[in-house]
Amino acid sequence: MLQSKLIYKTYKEEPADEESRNAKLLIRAGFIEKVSAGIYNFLPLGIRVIKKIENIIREELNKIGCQELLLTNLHPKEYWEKTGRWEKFDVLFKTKSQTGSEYSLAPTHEEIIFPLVKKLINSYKDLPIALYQIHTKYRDELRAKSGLLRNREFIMKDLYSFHKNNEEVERFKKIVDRTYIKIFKRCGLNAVETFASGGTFSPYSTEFQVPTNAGEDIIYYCKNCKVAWNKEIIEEKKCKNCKRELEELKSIEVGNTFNLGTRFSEAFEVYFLDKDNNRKLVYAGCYGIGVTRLMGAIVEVYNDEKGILWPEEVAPFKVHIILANIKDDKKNRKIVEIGEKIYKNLLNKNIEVLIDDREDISTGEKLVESDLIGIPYRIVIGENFVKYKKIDFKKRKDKKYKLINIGDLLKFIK
RNA sequence: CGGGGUGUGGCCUAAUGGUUAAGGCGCGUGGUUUGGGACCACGAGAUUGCCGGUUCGAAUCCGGCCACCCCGACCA
Repeated sequence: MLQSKLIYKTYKEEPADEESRNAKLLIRAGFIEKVSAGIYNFLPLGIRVIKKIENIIREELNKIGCQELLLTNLHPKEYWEKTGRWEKFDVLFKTKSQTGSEYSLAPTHEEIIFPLVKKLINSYKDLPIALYQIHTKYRDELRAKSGLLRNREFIMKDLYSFHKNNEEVERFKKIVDRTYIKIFKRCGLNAVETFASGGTFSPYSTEFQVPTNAGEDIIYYCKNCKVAWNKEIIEEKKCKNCKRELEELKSIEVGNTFNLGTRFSEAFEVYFLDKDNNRKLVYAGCYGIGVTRLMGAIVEVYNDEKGILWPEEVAPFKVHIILANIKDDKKNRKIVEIGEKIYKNLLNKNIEVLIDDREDISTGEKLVESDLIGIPYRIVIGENFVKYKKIDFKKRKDKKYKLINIGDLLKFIK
């Protein structure tokens, strides 16, 4: 991508109406724009990160046999009345059609997927199945806050699995738990598997918590066992496995996994026939990852005074090439030439690269903006190329650049 | 929903109740620049959140509403 063509805008000043680090940086760097409290637009840079996260999730879920679909976000009232949640679900956005039909904007999709799965399942031979989507969710939060961490509209991956019995749900849930750890790892985060309450619809759940001071949850973490307990269920501050003292940490919940049992199958009468021709209720689990929240959490963990430091797999681009603008026209042409050569070379190797080809911008401004945007690898082509035929290579997290030969570049970004 | 705070060009800010609301960033034009958000000149851009009140006169005082931020409550 040529930076001269990229549609974005960065800001020197922090927005006055944002306190959280993730919101300040994502707005300043041109990834998102605020529309209202808890409601954001995602700009070209921002959607690239979202897509990266989504595709990591897709890859890992597909590996364990999950299949993607897309469910409606307009939920007729009757579906939610069947589970009693039309009244009970306190953050439900409700809306009316011109003819008076009532709907909710989807805050979660059990009410839609259980009736769907009912049509797909007849026999034990049809089980188990696991379906997921990556879609927008709406929750009428009384207090949206902290940039992307608690929104009224957000993107979520929600996975639902359907099984013959409870043991099968538990077994699958463990597989999802392991997969979640992998997904978060690929996003650069060490999420902690955390035991938590299941809310209204499950006796317990597993949360995936990212320790950071920006978090609104409090967990008690065992360094030895690498697991934690949510504050809401903790009894004594000792690890249940190894009895060691637990560490209190603030954290962000980026995912959760629930065993739903038969609760929704009962509400929507989702049955299957077993080998002995007995009609039985389907057992189910549900598993969520807050995609946009995850993006916010990544920024909370990876930033410095200059800007964002995107982990490699979720960065909007992998390499940022900066063409230094120098006085001499002849030298400048050389720089542009070699820059374009490297650019095309990297593209041919399927490496995503942003090249700052703007001619009317000072090198200083390019560098500052580059740090703010936070692409993991940066190459500057300037005086050092003219003098020594070398390019400057620097990781975003490094303090100093090193001079390298152009031919060696690929060794450094692998 | 309770408490606290804040609303001024796109962004960040300034302005004892007193001319035509000031500056910086950004933007446009021209020029000088170009290794860490450079400089000069000219220019475009505002019903000071909304409604009402007090006053000769309101960005400024008063009332109501709205929005945003923070703390709390809530959070499948």
